[in-house]
Amino acid sequence: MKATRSGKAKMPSDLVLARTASLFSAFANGGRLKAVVALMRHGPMSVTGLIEVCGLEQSALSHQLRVLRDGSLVVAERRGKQVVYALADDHIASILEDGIHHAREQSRKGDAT
Amino acid sequence: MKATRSGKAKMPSDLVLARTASLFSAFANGGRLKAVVALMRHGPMSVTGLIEVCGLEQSALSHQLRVLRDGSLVVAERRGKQVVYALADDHIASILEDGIHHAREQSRKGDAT
DNA sequence: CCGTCATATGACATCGATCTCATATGATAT
DNA sequence: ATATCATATGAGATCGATGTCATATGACGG
Repeated sequence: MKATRSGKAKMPSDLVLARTASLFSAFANGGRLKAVVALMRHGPMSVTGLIEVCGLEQSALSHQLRVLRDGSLVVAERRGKQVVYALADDHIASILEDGIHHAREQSRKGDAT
Repeated sequence: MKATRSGKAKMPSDLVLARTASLFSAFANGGRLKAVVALMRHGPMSVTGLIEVCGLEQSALSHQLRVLRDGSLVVAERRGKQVVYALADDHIASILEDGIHHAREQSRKGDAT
């Protein structure tokens, strides 16, 4: 993965651009990110599990999970009393990892905020 | 680039997670995305050029460019009266293209919103 | 049926993002 | 020095995002 010369890329339609923006919006929050990363690490998890990992309140997390569902980043499945969440697809994980990687590089480059 | 098994990934620190969230935040807007895509297509451009391409008002675009600069997504260089913007690095373009690609796939899968 | 666990939802407050308008700054030419 | 072009900035309005509290729903055990 290196084919990233800046000079060339096809101009996406406004619709695609809007969808892209909302995809990234879904990633634009620490709590949501933490949840998605948790799903990447542990695989499918119940809400209760996510609450512990993310350190968010039940209601807050539930709202965030809704955002993730609406953005099709995750899928939910009932398992008795619980609801188990999982990543919607691997591309999601790929994009997030790429973002995390970039953030790490920035840190190493001394981009101290 | 395919190594996207969901099961394994290292848990990033909260700092990295926060940085990642703010990276994605910078991408979480149609106007900003349009500007970045323009820079990918045409290479470095002046603000005036970006105004035309993005269809934003001067002031609004300037504010957005500030967000992009603050997030280190783009860099600015004075060129006489003008200021020329360019992508900060190729990784930025890579991440964005990946996001656009995902958005396109979603559309094809009939994820009509 | 009732109580309880697990999760979702709605209303509301608050905080942040984005836009607009007016104005400031910086560079160049006259 | 002044005018003008190109861009940035600040203040304020408005809209959306996030969190909290209270309550609803859904599943299961007794």
